[in-house]
Amino acid sequence: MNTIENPNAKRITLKDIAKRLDVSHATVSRALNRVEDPLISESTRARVRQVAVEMGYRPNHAARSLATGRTGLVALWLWSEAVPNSYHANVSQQMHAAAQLRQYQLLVNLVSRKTLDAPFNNVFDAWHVDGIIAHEAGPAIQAQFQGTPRPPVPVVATGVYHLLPGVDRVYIDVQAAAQLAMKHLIGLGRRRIVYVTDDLAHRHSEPRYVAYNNVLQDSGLPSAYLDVPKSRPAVRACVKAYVEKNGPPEALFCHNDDMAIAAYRGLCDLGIRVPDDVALIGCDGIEDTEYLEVPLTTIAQPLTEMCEIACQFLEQRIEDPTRPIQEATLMANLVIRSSTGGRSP
Amino acid sequence: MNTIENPNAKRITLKDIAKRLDVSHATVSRALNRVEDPLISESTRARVRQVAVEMGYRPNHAARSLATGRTGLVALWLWSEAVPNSYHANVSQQMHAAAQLRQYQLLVNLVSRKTLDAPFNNVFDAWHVDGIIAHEAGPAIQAQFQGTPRPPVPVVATGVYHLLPGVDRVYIDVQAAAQLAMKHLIGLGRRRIVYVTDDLAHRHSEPRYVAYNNVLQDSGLPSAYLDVPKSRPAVRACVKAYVEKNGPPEALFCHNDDMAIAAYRGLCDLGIRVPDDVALIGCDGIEDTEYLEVPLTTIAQPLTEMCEIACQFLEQRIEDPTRPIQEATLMANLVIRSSTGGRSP
DNA sequence: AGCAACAGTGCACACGTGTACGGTAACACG
DNA sequence: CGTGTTACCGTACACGTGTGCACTGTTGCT
Repeated sequence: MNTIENPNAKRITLKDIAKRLDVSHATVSRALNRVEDPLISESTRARVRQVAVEMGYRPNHAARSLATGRTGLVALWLWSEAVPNSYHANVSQQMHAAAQLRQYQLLVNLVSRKTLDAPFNNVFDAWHVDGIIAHEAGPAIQAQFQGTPRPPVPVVATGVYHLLPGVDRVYIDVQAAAQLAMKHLIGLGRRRIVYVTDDLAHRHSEPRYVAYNNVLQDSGLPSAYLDVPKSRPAVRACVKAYVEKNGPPEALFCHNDDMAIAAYRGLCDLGIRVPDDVALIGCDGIEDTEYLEVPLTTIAQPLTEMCEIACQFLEQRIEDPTRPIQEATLMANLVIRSSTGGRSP
Repeated sequence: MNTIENPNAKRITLKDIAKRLDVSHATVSRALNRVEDPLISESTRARVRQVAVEMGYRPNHAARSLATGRTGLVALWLWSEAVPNSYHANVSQQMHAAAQLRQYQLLVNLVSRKTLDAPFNNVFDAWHVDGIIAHEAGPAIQAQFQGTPRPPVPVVATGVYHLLPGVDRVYIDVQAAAQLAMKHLIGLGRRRIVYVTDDLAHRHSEPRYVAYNNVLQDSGLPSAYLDVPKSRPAVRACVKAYVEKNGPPEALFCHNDDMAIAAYRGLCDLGIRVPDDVALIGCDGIEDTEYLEVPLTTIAQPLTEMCEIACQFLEQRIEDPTRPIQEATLMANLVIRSSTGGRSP
């Protein structure tokens, strides 16, 4: 069990170790950091190491940053509007773990759609992060480094959006799974399928949306959209209003699980049964979907791998900013559960 | 719209501004930082400010930390086991916001129950945080600074546990609300009420647990406990097993909402109706409870206030480490919903 | 013995910022 | 004109670490 050190007892520095061993602080620094370089004899290296442990030496990150020009900090860009969604809590947690493995400390940087610039000042500039992982940032982050051909600080884009040139990206291919999902619905005899999303105007090139449209078009079926606000109560209300006005569709294809859960409530409020009357499908693969009254069919995303690879890409680019751009594609999985079960007669 | 600065174009420092204005960097530093001190004439202060903006100056945190001895970093202690629970995602988000308001950057430090020391090394020591906010840490964090009368680095304890001497704390009083909840259940005619929790052995002094016991004892009713693992599937299975063995109780009092949701599924699996057969109550007040098929009665915690006050306490202690210990108590609210509705005949 | 080669180490500076202290004008007053 | 006062500002050092270069001592070779 280690204890928090007492700051009244002045923190141990390289100099303290040096004085104790009657060597220079340079020697101590080399002994501790340059693990492989044969600049230091093995015997003194061992002595330094031992004393460092004895005295409880902890390197001072601020000083090290100043000397090396690296902070060891990585910022995670997230839309603050998306935080209540537990999908993003997962991303944050997994990313923390992956970063920690590589000795990076993650700074979560919540970006509001309304005040795009303020948080940017706070974290990216003020803390001089070594790199940025931008999750689902879309074109918004690109606008931040307009003018320069490449982003000045290493950026890795993650998630479904990947329209960013000049940036490493870890892409989750939802389109294939979404296509399967649509065929699955149609195979069950559903024809009036409504696409439910917020931000409808910005979805044109979004893979889920594209898959939805393509499959319907190929099958000669009509498309219909329901644009909803971000909060669950609002989604619930919107779905109710829609159904009351237009009658129940045969299926709802929801942009994410959070919406699907809210939509489910809206349907229940009207006494509509899932999947008997309306089939329901979400996207993300959050845990709650499994614990819904009617377990939810969803498109599960491989978040752990995404975070792992994103950190790897970032580390490599920090090491060598001139290396060629990398892109990884991870496939999402269609998970079929009861919410798209067969229709009862 | 501000852009990420280009690091190839060397970052602007105080010296650059000084050279441009033909003054010393000390003057620039004073002009920018000491807002009130009359050491600098208003005219030069204005000139410095303007040029700083023009050149896009951003202070270097590493250098500042080195000079001032403060990092501006605050660590948030969280049990990593608790992260999947969306209650903790809320805590994390709210705390971020509250910290940002006070110019602190939050480092989330996930502590595993199994490897208590490893993360401690990583964040608290390595990053020289100015303070720590320990949420639901319990005695675990106390063990970290054993020997010293006070923790060497400012610590604020938050949440329900508050048995930490020598530490500022923001206490959420769940006991009163839990007592109300129990009386509510008994008032509805429920007698066999089972307490569901993980970590049963460690709950003796826990307010929810105490309230449960006290009220039952006062009413001359029997108590019964169900000790469950942490994951939702496990809770679901445990509840099923319990009911199959002992028959359904009249109510389940769950240690948190996450368990309540899982317990609800377990009951459904057996065809048991809530609230008709079994009443169900949780604790935390997470959003999902409202969106359960049967909206869940719960004990809602005032998280936003808690985070706000915690950051305030921390800031004050950082300013003056010798000030007297502060404690704030926030009341939790019993939110009655359908899951404890009346019993149908 | 003389010299080269080399391993191991210390010296000195740099990173960017904050601040105690000393210095320099300008100005007022005797 | 000399002295004291005030208002500003610059000089110099400190924070803790990393690293190029110079330096020392030892070894090996002729």
